[in-house]
Amino acid sequence: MNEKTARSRRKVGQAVTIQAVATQANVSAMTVSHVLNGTKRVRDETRDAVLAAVEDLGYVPNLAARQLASANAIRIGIIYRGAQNAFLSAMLVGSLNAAARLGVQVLLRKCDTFERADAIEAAKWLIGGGANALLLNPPYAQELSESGVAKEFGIPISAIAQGSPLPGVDCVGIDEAAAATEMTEYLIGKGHRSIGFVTGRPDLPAAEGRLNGYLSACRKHGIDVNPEHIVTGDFSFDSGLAAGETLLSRADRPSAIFASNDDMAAGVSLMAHRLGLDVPEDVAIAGFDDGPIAVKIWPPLTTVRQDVEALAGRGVEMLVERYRSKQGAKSSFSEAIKTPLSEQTPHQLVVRESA
Amino acid sequence: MNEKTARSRRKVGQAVTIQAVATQANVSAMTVSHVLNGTKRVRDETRDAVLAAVEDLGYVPNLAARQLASANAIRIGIIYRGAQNAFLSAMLVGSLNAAARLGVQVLLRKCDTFERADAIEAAKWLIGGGANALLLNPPYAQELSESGVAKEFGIPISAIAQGSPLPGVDCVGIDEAAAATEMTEYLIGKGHRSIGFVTGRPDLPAAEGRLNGYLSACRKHGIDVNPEHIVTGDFSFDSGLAAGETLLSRADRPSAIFASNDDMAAGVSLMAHRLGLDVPEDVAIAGFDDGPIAVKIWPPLTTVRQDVEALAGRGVEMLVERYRSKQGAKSSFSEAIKTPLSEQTPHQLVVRESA
DNA sequence: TCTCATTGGGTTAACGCTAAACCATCGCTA
DNA sequence: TAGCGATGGTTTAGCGTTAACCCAATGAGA
Repeated sequence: MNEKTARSRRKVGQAVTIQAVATQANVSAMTVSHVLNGTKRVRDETRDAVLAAVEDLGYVPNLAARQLASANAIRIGIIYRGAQNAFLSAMLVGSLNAAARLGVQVLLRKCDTFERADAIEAAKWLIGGGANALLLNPPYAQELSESGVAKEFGIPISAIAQGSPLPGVDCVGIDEAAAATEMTEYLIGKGHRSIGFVTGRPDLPAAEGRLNGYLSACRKHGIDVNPEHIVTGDFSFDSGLAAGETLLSRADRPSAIFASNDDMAAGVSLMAHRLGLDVPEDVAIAGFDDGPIAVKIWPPLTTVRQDVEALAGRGVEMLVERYRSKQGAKSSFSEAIKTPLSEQTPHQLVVRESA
Repeated sequence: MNEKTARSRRKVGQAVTIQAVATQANVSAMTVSHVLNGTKRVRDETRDAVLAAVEDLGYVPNLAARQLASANAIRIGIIYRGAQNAFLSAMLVGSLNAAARLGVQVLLRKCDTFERADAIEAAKWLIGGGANALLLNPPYAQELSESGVAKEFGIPISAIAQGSPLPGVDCVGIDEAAAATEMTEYLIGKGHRSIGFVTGRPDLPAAEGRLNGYLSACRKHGIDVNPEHIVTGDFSFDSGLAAGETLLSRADRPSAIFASNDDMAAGVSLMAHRLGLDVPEDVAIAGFDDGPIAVKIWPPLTTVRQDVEALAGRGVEMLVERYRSKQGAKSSFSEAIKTPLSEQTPHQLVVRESA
């Protein structure tokens, strides 16, 4: 009468097990395990069947069981700043999903500032708490790498949206320069010949990449860049406001302004309004990131979208790969990481009404 | 065949196991378990022997094993919408931290819309995937509760920032009405006697609470509310823009506008600029939520902050409490949840330049 | 033709713990 | 004296995964 009781005396866990996936995919549990962990070569056909079953059943590995069986659980530490932040939510969602799929744990640690010392402290706290891999976003990856402590830790580190390779750290991000070039060319295509640029924090490679992309696009199209049309910002709304004022109150006001992120673009846009200029009629504005603010100002921003969720997911995967590969090599991580990976994910131009 | 190889193919865990303790105390492993968990009466003599052995060997229970065996692994499902969202990041951070502390798992599931059917599907997917508790934010909690499926699931559900109790669901949130009253009184204190209000989605209790708070403050201070000064919004930036136009183009334009969230307040603020009005000189504006946008517009918004991170953490705790208390009661959850908890966390008035 | 290595799987036995059933023993009642 | 319910403990059977080994088919080389 009751299948469940007939099956065993123990309470039946509701969760989808690896066995269920195996049955559905018509393979053994071990094969599923191999597919999920990449621990062995599997025929593409079989792999697809397994992955389809995983997707279909919504399988999530049981962390406790995995930990118990494998004795070397991977715990990924993430340092985050502040709580209310769209980038962070995407990063968390992406890494959590990947972590669930790969059966690894995620530890979080808040860091209130961007200071190097605080970043180091946060990293140490995470490691002390059992983290044996780190997933970082700018500028933490850079701080840790430059200060040399990253090497000391001897654990794999992945950086997302970093913008440029970092010694001893695996990176995933978009091609910042290419994206910036694309946006600049879009503006040029719209007939703009005088394009102002607002940089990000100059010490961040991502900011540098965007600037370079802008410059190379101008060069390519034979546009002379007036150095005074390049204003230094720091990615904040306020710096965008200031940059907007600088650029828009000039006699030779540019007909378009490309800001290195959306927050600054929003600042420029607001300043344009204040100065009685119409966007995009009098001045076109472009941003970068496609954050939530892009559609919460008027006119909505033309910007570049990067898939942070995918980025974070890939970052987690890289960490896990790095970790598993160590087993065979038997060498310490610091050895392996001498040749860090650097991958790029696609970006997208999002055209809205501001340009 | 070969006993030795058969016996120890696996890596030998260094850790002290319950078995070692049992041997040393000359009892069975179960007895040790009983002593440690208080799951059964044990003679004092035996208990002392066990505890001595535990002490002696420095035994620490393996959490993974315990979780696996006790099958009461709590897996909390969270339904989220979109990826780039500040509320979400705070919710994730809060719940993840609590989950790590309490040793429970978290599962995520994306839901692209706010439709009831999609919410139900997402919930079912989570439960199918092993979730045995749900942490929800508006409007999902409401959709699930009203559609009656929440009861069907028979698992504990917590709602955060819901704004009002929901049958069969535990709630944590701020006192929406009190917060709105406070903000309204702040505006009244600033000398405003004609205060416009932009509501949120009327079907959400949180929106209702905020409206009620506004109304009661006006009543309390003997201010006649012109019904036409209350405009219905839906929490979106666009609806704020529209509401702003409606209110600000009136002959008897209010001297202050209180919008039910920051996005709408941003819309009102922008419309004020467009109509050539100065904020806060010509019209004061107040928002609600203290989201990132609050400081990414000019002037920055006076608003109400709720600690979403704490909210989510508390939500997870409630779930765990609910879960553990079931053990004793032996009753199903649907029984226990007939008297849902409803807690309130503090909020904060954040005064900036918009009012 | 017969090795022998490679590929793509499957089997089995843990990992450390506990739920549930089981089994003595010991009063105590009827 | 049989019966019976506590009391104090043990046995058994997993929980869901993976490590380590095994095996059948395939194909290349001798």
